[in-house]
Amino acid sequence: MDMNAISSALTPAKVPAKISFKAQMLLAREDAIIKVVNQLLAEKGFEAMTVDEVAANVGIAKASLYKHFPSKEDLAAAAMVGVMQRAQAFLDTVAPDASALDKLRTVVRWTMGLKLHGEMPSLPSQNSSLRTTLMANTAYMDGLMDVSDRLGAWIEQAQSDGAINPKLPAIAVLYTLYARACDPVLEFLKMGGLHENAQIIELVMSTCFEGINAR
Amino acid sequence: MDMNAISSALTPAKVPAKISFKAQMLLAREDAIIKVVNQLLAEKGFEAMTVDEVAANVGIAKASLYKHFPSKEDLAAAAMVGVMQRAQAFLDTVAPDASALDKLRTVVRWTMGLKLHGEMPSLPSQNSSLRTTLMANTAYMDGLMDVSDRLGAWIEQAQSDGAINPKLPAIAVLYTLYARACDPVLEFLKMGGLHENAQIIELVMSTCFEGINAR
DNA sequence: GTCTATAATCAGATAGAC
DNA sequence: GTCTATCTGATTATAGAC
Repeated sequence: MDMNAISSALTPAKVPAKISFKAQMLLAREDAIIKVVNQLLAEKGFEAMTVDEVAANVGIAKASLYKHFPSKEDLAAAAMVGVMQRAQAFLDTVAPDASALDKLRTVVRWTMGLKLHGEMPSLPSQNSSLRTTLMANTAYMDGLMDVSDRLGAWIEQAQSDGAINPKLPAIAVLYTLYARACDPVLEFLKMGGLHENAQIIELVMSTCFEGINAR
Repeated sequence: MDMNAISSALTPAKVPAKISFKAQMLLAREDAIIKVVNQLLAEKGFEAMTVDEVAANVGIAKASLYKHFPSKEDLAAAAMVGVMQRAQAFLDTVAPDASALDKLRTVVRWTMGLKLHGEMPSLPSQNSSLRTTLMANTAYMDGLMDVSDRLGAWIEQAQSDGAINPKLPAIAVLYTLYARACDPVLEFLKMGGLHENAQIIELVMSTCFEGINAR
């Protein structure tokens, strides 16, 4: 089957058709892989997820998987890059006219929604092999830094607005917000079955921003 | 070496010396095992901890370990029983005249201190084999329920005192407090190296009770 | 690039002597 | 109960044909 002839007929001549078409197939396949990895990471975590499982869910052989990603760690890293890209895209959509505090609230709500919908990968916070791979992944690190910079700017703005406690170091606030994306309270409340997802999110939003003390 | 003769000479006759002595040795050995398990669980988590490691750190053969505990899960469960016992003992020492809110604050501070000192086992919140073992362990479950009941009573008291937000379900408050014992914010701030343990604890105490909003 | 089949390794658990 | 030596199974990773 001459894919080159087909794609040549459909593609402007100045774009190298063959390469573009194959690259598209490659990326589509890799997107499918990452989607499965993302879901399994959210469901079971890094260690419990097996490469056999990933291959089976994608519907390809394990050896083929290793042609795309050289290790299990790289699979997880690719999923995290995807999450960072989604986060960056979401930050772009946050209403620019809202207050800094509202922007932050919007983002935290979004991350908790992802978590409750099983789309937030949960990595062990202290796996050294995975950490090494992640820190060596420039796409991930660049994304993380970009997200952190933008959130950090909003945090400082909210502090000078008098909306966020200025006595808290901005970095502590940032970590506190990040931690909502993997907060076990979300799963526990969900397991309890007494609350809808939307209620759970508002409860944790309240404890996060207003605290548990009465006001 | 006739341990029986030695212990007979040192022990009142009406107490079955041989059994008592052997039982003491057994318990002492098991305490040593649990201590190592506790430390490794705090350091690396359940999945990263290996039974070989436990045996090596205790200084006994792995087969001997399995004479005391039938599985890796039971090792972790024993460590958690120990934590529950420590928690119960600590609850007994909390000043009974303090306000319910102050009691809760004291307990949360204590758990975060344990975590920062590497004495708080960190279990994956969703490992099914471990969960099953834990839920089947009556010593653990009884301890957990006792602790939860006592904290729950303080939470409700604090709410009727007007100290804790009465709109929050008590169970959500309980989970929120429990979650401080495994809060990744603690490790991240510690890794940053900018704050002392005591400062880190007060920061997280503040975000937990007062929230990140300005007051 | 995809597959089947297989290596290589590691970790939980056990056998059997003492 | 403790040890050495071993089993068993699961899992990451690769070889080699197509």
